[in-house]
Amino acid sequence: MHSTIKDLALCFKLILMDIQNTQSQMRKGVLEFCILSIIQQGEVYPSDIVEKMKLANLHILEGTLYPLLTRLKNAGLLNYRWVESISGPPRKYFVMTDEGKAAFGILLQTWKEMVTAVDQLTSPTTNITEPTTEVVS
Amino acid sequence: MHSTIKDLALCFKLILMDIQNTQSQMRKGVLEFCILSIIQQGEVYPSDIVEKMKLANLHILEGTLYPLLTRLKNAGLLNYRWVESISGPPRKYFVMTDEGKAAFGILLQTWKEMVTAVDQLTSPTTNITEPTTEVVS
DNA sequence: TATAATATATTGTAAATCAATGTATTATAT
DNA sequence: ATATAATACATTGATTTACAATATATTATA
Repeated sequence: MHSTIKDLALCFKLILMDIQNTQSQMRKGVLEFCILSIIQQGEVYPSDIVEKMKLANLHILEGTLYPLLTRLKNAGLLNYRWVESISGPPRKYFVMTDEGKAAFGILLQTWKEMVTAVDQLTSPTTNITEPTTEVVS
Repeated sequence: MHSTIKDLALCFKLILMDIQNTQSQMRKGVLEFCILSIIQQGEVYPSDIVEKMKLANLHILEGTLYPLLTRLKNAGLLNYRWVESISGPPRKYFVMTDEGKAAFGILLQTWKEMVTAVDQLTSPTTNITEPTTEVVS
């Protein structure tokens, strides 16, 4: 039970790592939902999505985005069309299908319900039920 | 371009699978945050956590929970103590460390910021910026 | 004594993100 | 005319993680 500076530094590092990990998990969880949300609001190509996500502090890399868009396209939620660019190679502009819009509606409801659930879990005032054995330290 | 009943059924199935997958991702993203939130509100043992999560419609399995608790304990956010039970084997009651409480405070802020960001992404009314090339079909 | 219920814990599999890299096209500088 | 830079789509390998199934141990009950 002798804490050296090294012990404290290690402890701090581990906690910081876990915080960053948990933050990362949170953001990952809503990636697909956010991307559908962005596309639902208008035709965009991948770099648009990366930029909009970055503005929302929800960074996504191309290695994540391209397979995801392909998956959503194969699932029937998205479609794309090629558009020539004046400053580089042609772009793949993505739009939502009718099925995609329907799916997004469901996911929007899921998101709202989850936020409500998490907020209730998080706020101690609503903790009416008392199933735990309260033991004072 | 001839849609049979089979085609439609496959299409529906794929969309349903993606919806469920996205819902699952959302829930996964907040698992660790919710578990910290539950423990922060009082001493609990794993089955308590499973039950509280189930009530919030955020199901978690034991195979997920035990490694997660071990990770949080090793990171210094949690501690536990054994408590004898009158109806089975002894239970591991988990409590938060001071470091854990500090970490939770940061994560709570992250959660709130993320909800704000996602809600803004989701609401089309705030879509003031117009970087996309609007092309009518 | 055997079975059921409770509780902690591990293992193997599948899915997803990330970092790094690859390929191709267009504009710009030399 | 050629080389470089910028833009854009795309893939690969490694790591992480949640899940399903299963294992181990303890207590109560039939």
